[in-house]
Amino acid sequence: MQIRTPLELGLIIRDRRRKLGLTQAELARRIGAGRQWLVAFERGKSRAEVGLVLRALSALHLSLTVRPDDLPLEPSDGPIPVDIHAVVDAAKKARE
Amino acid sequence: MQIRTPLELGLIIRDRRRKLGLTQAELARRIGAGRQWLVAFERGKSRAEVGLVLRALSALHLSLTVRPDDLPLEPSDGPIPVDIHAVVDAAKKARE
DNA sequence: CCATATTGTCATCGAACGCCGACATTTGAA
DNA sequence: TTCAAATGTCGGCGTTCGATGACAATATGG
Repeated sequence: MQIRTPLELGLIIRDRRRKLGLTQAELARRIGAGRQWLVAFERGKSRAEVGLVLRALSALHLSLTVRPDDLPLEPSDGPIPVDIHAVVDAAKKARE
Repeated sequence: MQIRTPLELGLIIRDRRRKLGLTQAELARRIGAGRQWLVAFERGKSRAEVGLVLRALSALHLSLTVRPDDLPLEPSDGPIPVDIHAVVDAAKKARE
């Protein structure tokens, strides 16, 4: 599942928690958070601290993966061509 | 890349930012955060707010994926067998 | 239906956030 | 080496966090 917003993260955790038959109170206890934190987080709290979020994912046996969304994922029969000068120029322009 | 801790997340973002030729100041500006926030986050700040983290990933064209770490990922030739009673009992026991 | 578990909301409070400006240190290119 | 850019650090400030306890509102199942 692709994650783009805190709400998506909260909903996924909620679903998983239920599938595992855990209550908010029980999951919160396991990750060392208050129950109200879970309530707010499952509802999309954007300012929740990332450390607790990772603990929640771990407690639910959910793994988190990060990868460049450019690259196709599997093929990669060799190095990906990158125009380094273009990148550098863009960076210089960006900083005005 | 598998993410388990806030530090791993910070290091990945740092690497990606550099590969794209962006400075901390420039990336921070793009995601609407202070430069000091990025400094702390790239160094593993566990209490960084998840909303800013997601914005950073997005700005760097990094996609985030969540999936159960049980399931092998590809095979799944049919439903995964789950002992529902065991799960329920575990939940009841857990709450003492 | 009724009783209970679960979830959602409110107020309080100390701690930490993230922002900013300024300065120190490190890095990188000429 | 020299010098400017990038990165790291500090203090102060207003805001918000997350924990807690208490209570209301929903599920859930007997």
